[in-house]
Amino acid sequence: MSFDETDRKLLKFLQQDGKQTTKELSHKLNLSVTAVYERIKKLENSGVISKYVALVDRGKIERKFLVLCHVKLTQHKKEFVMQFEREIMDLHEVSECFHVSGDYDYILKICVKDMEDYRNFMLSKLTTLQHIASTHSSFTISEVKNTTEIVI
Amino acid sequence: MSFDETDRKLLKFLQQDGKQTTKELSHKLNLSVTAVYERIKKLENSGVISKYVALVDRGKIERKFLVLCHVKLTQHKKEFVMQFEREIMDLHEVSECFHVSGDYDYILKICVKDMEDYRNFMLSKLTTLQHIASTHSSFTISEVKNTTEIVI
DNA sequence: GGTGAAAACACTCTCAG
DNA sequence: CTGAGAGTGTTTTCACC
Repeated sequence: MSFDETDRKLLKFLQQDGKQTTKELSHKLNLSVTAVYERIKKLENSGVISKYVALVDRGKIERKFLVLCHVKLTQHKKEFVMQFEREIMDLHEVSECFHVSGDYDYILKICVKDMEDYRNFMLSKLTTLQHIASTHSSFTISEVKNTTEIVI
Repeated sequence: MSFDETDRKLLKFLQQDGKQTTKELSHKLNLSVTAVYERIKKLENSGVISKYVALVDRGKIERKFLVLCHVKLTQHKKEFVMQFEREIMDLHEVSECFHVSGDYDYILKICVKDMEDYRNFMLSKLTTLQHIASTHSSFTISEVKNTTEIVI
């Protein structure tokens, strides 16, 4: 799919506020409501806009502590890899998990309440998984930037 | 703020689909439209729901290549730290940047089109920043899990 | 806490041009 | 792409449990 300048602006606005009405957007884009409506539908139907979500402030729900954890597996047999990934899917503390190249096999983003909570998560969940050789945790001191928006 | 089971379910539903109508939600929660409406307003006004956004599929907009980059600074004087963080804010390829403890000072999530694009980003943007001692890039082979939802 | 109803308003979606 | 219309959902208030 290709985008013109209007599509790019539209995606920018919707990534910043997914609940704007087509009417509001039509003013910002100097277009008719119908034209905006059809552009949005095109972006939704083509899958460029995958979904609309509410974002929750982690600070207000006792989940302010963010940790990036690097994991190395003991072996890289398909069976082990598949099992590890299946188990990670079920850990709700893990919001992201990427299989990466380099010194570690996986990098996980984990959000919990505090250090004590993280200790419990490590001891009773993460390190009980099979085939983990080592982990290395990086504790977040501050969030310099944290956005879901992709500039097109 | 405290949540009961209904609030937790409501947050779960809205984190999965932020555009559901209060009517739909009232069915799922076995509540009246008014009751759901008031609970949502409470969550929005208290800041638990920080915003609603459209999520874009990176694969459909030529930004499929995801890199986690570890950065070490030469010095940790307040002035240097502040300048680095200010500069990172302006790099649109960087969607996340966390100041972390451990071997590195920062971990960045960078999304670009491909390896060539990443090379350009490194050479002409990231490594031109002041006070960077070293960088270490982890290329994403696969996204095992990548969600904005926080299980409450 | 919750319900149901009413009224005013705004938006979504389709269609003819 | 535009403008208009029908249908639907939102938002608020109200009396009430």
